[in-house]
Amino acid sequence: MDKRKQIIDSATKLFSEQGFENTSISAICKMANVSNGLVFHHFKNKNELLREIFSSTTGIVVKMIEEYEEQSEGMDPKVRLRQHIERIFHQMEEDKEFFQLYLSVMFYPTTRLILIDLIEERSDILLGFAERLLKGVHHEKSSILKYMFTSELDGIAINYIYKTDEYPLETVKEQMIQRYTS
Amino acid sequence: MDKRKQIIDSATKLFSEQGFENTSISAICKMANVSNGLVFHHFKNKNELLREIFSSTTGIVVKMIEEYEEQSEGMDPKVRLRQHIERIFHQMEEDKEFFQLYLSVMFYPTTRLILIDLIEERSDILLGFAERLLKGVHHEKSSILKYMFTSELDGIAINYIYKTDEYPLETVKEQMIQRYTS
Amino acid sequence: MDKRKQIIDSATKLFSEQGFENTSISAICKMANVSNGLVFHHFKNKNELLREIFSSTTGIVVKMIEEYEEQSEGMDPKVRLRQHIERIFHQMEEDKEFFQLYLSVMFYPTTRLILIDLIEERSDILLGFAERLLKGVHHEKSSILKYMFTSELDGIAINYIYKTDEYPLETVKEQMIQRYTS
Amino acid sequence: MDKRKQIIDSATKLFSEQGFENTSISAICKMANVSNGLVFHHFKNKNELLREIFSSTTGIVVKMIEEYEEQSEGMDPKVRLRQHIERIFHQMEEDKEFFQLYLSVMFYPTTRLILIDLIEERSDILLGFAERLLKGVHHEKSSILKYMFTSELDGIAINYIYKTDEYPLETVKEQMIQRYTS
DNA sequence: CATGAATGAGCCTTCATTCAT
DNA sequence: GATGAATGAAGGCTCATTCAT
Repeated sequence: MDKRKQIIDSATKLFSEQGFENTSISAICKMANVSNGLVFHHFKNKNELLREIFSSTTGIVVKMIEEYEEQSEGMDPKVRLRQHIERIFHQMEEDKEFFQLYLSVMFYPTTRLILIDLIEERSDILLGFAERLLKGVHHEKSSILKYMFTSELDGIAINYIYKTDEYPLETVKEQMIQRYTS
Repeated sequence: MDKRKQIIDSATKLFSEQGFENTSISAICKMANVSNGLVFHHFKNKNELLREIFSSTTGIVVKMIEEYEEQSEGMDPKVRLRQHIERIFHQMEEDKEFFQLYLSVMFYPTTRLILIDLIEERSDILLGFAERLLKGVHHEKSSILKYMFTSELDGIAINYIYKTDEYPLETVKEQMIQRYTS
Repeated sequence: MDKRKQIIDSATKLFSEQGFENTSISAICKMANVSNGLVFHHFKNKNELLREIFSSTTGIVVKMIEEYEEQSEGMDPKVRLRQHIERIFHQMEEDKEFFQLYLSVMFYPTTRLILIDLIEERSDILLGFAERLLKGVHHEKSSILKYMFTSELDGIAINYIYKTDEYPLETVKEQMIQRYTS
Repeated sequence: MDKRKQIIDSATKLFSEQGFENTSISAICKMANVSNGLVFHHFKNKNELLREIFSSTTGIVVKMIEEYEEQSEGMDPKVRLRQHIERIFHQMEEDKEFFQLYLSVMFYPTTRLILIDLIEERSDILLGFAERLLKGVHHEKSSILKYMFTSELDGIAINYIYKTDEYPLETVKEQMIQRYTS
């Protein structure tokens, strides 16, 4: 019924599967059962559609972080860190589509340019969150470790998302937990 | 004078700067001072041009690895590992263009598909090399650590390439060395 | 408050500034602070909107002529002619928007076609008026002079409208008065 | 054979008949028996195609003027002026298409903008020529009369081009000759 | 009267690719 | 080897118009 949402859903799916540049407006509309013109009624242009999608996922991420930080207040820092890592890995498996979009769009020159402000905003949020998490366990070192931590997660996500299937996600997760909580 | 090489050079530069999908044959030819038709005289099509570029860089990587393994034979494993890490980080700074192409092409759905066999080939080579390097220090654990090691490098490269300014590459390098050699 | 009038005013302004073909219904509605659909509630289509605008300005012109002829009855023919020329030149300066619309719409193939009956109607009226004015001074010659007189005014208007800065409107006016009243 | 020329010819015809804005690239190509893409191989874009057409007609005009001035050197100024007027009126009848394009494009807001520099260039040339012609007969007054003279011609052309057919071109011509040569 | 979601045709332009020279 | 004219499909986007509310 809500055609705007249908457009967003189809676009999200196709962008993540085929990449932004390789997804035509027509393809999105065909999948969403919607006329071509409607996209431009709801979104200024294709770039803006991408930005809206990206930005709304940032919203979700932020909300998740806030909820988690509230609910885990006062918890043992190590346990918190472990829990967080486990959540992320869990999400990688659940929301593959989301991660795929995120990665393909972040590391492709033109889409990165389109989203640059949103990407930086999100990066800052994630780095900040990582630092707060790590501070409880690693104290001053957290200001440098946050970079390693997030880079590592990006690297793992990318390799996992695209790896045919032999990628040992579970074992890698254990290693990461051990590495950061001991 | 070698027009074939000029085409490859221009294509490499443009692919890495703007991405494969956003680089037209015309743009490449203009930069290479070459007629449009010539590209199709030397390469079957645009995809094949990309494959050739990607595969030739793999050749370079393989050669580097072979030379290094030969020359570092009998060396203390920890020193070797440290040296290797340092070389990679050094390269990240030197050959940004190369890394950028590599990343944008690896993690974008359509280009990944075009290159899938070459990507897997190269991944295997790099994983194998990482395993050999790590084995001297971490023994049996190397078969799992190789995944973390390469993922980590991917993640760091990606974050460094796209965030030059603030990314603390030097400190991250030290952390990595410490992490894997102690 | 009268949205119909707002539409007409915005359309008039935009048509004259950017031309009919380059003015979208949306642009008109945005300027008029009115929804897109409303235009089609008040006017059958875009063409009809143009026709209504054009034809209403003809109405104004006719009324002006009638008033003028009534009020100047019995006046010295030469004085009348001079007065009339002065009025037209005055209007050119005052109602630039009106003239611009009139010219751009008259002499552009498609819009001319849309308005052809209205244009001919107005032309006849203006030619008739010119003839009556000229008859008092030039007698039989007026039936040919009316063509020159109106063509001349069109030519001057066109050159003045589009070249404001340097066009010596005042001097040209004097020349015209002299030419036709002596 | 020469497809570039075919494009120009078709475009000229269609632009003048239907107006620039109402002529699609496809229509031009269909008439020229040429693929759509070819237009953009030869011209940067639709605007540039128009500019090229307009500018080449200016070239023709300039050449005609130069030839005429050379060949009529030393001639009696009045005869020269008469001859010139006759030539212009002759052309109006011969090259209706050319005049129609010229007028529709000059006095339509957007096309005028596209061509503004070329239009001004041509205007200056024509004004200059008119002044030189008039100087022989009207001396100092020529600097103001040139404006009237060109405006008048514009006005006549416009009315003649679009007039259903009852426009008394021949008589108007005689009037003009008389007006400026006596 | 008034809104704005929705349509679908059409437009300008880009681009990989082919081919005669 | 090398050129560049030529093709035709496809893409993003605009826009007049309709219609349910």
